[in-house]
Amino acid sequence: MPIHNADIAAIFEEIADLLEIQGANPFRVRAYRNGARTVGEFGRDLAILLKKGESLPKLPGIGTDLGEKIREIADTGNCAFLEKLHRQLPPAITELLKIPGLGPKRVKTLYHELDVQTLEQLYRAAKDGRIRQLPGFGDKTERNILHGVEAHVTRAHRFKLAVAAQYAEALMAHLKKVPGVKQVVAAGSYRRMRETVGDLDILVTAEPNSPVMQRFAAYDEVAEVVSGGATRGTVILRCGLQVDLRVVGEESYGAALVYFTGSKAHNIVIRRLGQERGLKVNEYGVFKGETRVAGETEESVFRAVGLPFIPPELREDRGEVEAARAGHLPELVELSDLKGDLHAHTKATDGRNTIEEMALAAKDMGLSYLAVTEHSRRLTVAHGLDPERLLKQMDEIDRLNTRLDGITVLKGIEVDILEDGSLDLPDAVLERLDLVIGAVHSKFDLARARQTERILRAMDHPHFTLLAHPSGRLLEQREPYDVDMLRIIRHAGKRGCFLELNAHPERLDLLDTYCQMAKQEGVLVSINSDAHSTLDFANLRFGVGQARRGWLEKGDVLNTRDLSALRPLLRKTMA
DNA sequence: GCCGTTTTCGGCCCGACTGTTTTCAGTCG
Repeated sequence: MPIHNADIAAIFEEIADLLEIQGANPFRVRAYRNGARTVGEFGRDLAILLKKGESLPKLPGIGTDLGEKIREIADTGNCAFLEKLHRQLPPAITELLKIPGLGPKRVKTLYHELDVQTLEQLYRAAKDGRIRQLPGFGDKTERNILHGVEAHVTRAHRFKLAVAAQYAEALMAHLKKVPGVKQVVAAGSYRRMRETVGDLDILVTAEPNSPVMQRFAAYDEVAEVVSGGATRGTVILRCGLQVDLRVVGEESYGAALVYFTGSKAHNIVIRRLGQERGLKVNEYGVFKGETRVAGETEESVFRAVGLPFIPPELREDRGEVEAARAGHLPELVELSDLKGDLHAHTKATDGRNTIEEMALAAKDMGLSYLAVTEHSRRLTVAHGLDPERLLKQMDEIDRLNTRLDGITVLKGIEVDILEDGSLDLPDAVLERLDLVIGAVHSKFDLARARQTERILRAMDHPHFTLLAHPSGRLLEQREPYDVDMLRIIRHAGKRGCFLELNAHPERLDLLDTYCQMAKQEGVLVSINSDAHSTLDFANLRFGVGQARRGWLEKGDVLNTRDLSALRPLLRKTMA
């Protein structure tokens, strides 16, 4: 069985959990967590790279010890140290840490005093009233545990960005109406535009006596108030989304926004930079002794620690601080840079609107070209086009273009890449199109080598221009198929092809780390809506967010070009 | 366990809220 970076990361996380329960040195625990994050985010599979005989790349936070463990896991699929820990503590015990309010200390107590090893045993112990008798535990803690276990079983874990956005925007509108409230902003992973968010962090600046906390708790979508202090409150909405609200004074707005935007790893780096300069950085400001030296704006906070403003999407501790220090921060692509959209469907297949309706909606978004790219015949569930229907649609587009003003419709197709890498429509038809998007819609479970070859072969086709949703993942639904993305990206470069960043909220595919890889390899990425209705063009902003997380600049994105500059790029020059 | 243009040893980010406590540990973000 192939070992992926996620598997290595999971082992490191589990080691960290178990060490923490054992009461190990907290910095040692952190070292494992940092290692898990670094490995999990690394763009190339370490196990494969090692198998090929390459040496382990120098990764931050991975020293000799963790490096050895990576080699061991890549080699054997196991980690002797983790197995040793499993002999000392029951394996399922780390599940208990997922219950809110239970941390390593309490889990350790529950295990030693009540022999609680599993969620079921925890639930039973709480039901039986045994937990409240333990020192440091009480009635309320026991009730919270009971509740926590029940909620853990039923609650959805993370929310797709676009879904969270709907709840966030409604809640923020509610908070803006509260007397005394000045600014309301969603921070956290939402502001960093992560593909999914675990909870919402809302930051508010308000006058001292503003009833914002009370009104927050009284919001009509609130199902449960978890906690509520003077400056910090937590609720769960009916949809299951947790929302944390923080209230600070205006003088602290920037510092609080930096702090609550995170990521945690980024914040740690910022604080350490502050420390080196004799400054204390917290959510209220940047302080030299008792004196506040910055904090009103984010710019002032970054400046105080010697950095230019770092866009939220980059704040992941993936080299952004080093780049900022060196003056090499990218100028990230913006929604307004997009000149067109190269992937959309209409009523002819599984879309809901006509070509003209789609074109006009795209024009309303400020775009000047739109490619209509229906599914091909193999995708019968979507009523995919055969050559005859496609030719008819091309005529229709020609006629429409003579009438349209300010927007040009391009003739395209989202053609299925068949199992052997051939395309689902004959060359004679494909060559008449402006662009050919290739997509994998079947046989997701091919072995890595075959799946990769399949896509490389498709790219060799003389008319293939753009690879749709390159990993094939559907958030919270379907894992990506197993491919060697670096080879695909390099092959795209050689063959004059491009990669799509599909902005559909369930896809957001190309992933951010692969965007960075494409940029490094000089392969352009096209941010496309994959719109199936006129409303879907709004999703482009999520695609742009993902692209920004992937460090892409305007020049790295194919469809920031005018149509005149785009057309020659679509005519691929074959080696 | 990692890391080092002051260091190979001695550091490693910081504050709010809860519950169980009479002054604070544990958890969380």
